[in-house]
Amino acid sequence: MPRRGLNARQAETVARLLAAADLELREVGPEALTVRTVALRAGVSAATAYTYLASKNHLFAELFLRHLQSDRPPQPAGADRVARVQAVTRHLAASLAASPELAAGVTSALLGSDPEVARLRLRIGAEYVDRFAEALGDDPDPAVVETLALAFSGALLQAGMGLMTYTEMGARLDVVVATILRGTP
Amino acid sequence: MPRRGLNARQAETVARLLAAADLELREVGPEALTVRTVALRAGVSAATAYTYLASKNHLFAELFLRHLQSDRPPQPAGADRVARVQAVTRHLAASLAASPELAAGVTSALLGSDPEVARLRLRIGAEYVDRFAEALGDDPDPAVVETLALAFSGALLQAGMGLMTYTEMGARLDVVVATILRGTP
DNA sequence: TTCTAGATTGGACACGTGTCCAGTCAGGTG
DNA sequence: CACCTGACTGGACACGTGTCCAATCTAGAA
Repeated sequence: MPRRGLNARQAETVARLLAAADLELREVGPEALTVRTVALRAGVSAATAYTYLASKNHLFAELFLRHLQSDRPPQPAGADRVARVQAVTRHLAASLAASPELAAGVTSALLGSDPEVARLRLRIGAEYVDRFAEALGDDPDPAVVETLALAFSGALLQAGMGLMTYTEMGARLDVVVATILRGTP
Repeated sequence: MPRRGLNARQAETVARLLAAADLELREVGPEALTVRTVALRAGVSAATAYTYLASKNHLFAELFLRHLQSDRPPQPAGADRVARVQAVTRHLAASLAASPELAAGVTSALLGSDPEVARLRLRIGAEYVDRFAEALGDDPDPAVVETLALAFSGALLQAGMGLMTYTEMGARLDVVVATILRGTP
């Protein structure tokens, strides 16, 4: 659990683990990735990996949150509210499309029941909501924010199921965003 | 795989397996349920269970589809389009709330990659879309149907993650449905 | 009644997860 | 420099998944 209170050595170990997981994920995909191969790749024992990662699910969630945070878009400034929200969803979709294995892995990982996963789940959800709220401007209608967040989660789920690709997601969400915002102040 | 081509004896075996799974699921929840305990409960060997069920995920998906199909509501007849769609989501939410273990189980199960799961996933998705389209009336706007479907999947996902209860889902979706339909013809 | 196709069985297998613990090692402290 | 704390190790464990196969039942056909 890469939380507060890691000394330099520990932080380094975690960093190596996450970096190794990133590569491994890209190479073999989320199903074939095992905690032990990641540990091996990081030059660390499996026992050590498990002292920092509560579970494979936790690993994916951690990786995903970092990916998300390292990829904050410049906040869209256009005048059109619809276009601003679409810029957010397009950016997210593009980001997912660039790492489909991570996206696929995290989708089921976030359903896990570890406390660590639960914690990260909230942080990730909050990140989405923030971006939508910001794009909507001052004092956004909570119903609209929630609807956008639900539709976006739904898109994530459907892409995770293979019902659409992460690449298609961008265009599909444009339509959905327009539909949701149509007729709202 | 309870597909075409099961004779009476096989059909009976499958029925016993699904019935046993239903009970087991209610009693111990989706995580603690194992294919072997289900088989035991059904009075059948594990090997037999696996000749009809490709995976635990497949079991959940099968169970869920049957639950869904056995619980079709009378099609809502009110004049108000919004109310008709809300009747659909309310019914679905109530149905999920009545079997939270099944709902929780199927949420991650449907992310599985078995061919059997993929098949059932499509059927389940189609069921939702049908219900929404029917409630919207003649010649519904595809963008609206898709938006509703995505928002609903999102709600499923969030409930599956524990961000809301299946009981809350009904009320939350009322707002979402109203938001989506606001301003559409 | 005997025969036989096909359903079922038990029990092994390889593999992954997550846990545990006694033992080792490294680097900063005295 | 010797020491000691705390990170790290290796290797075991219990458990679940999903696969396989030779041996056994069992019900309907001949």
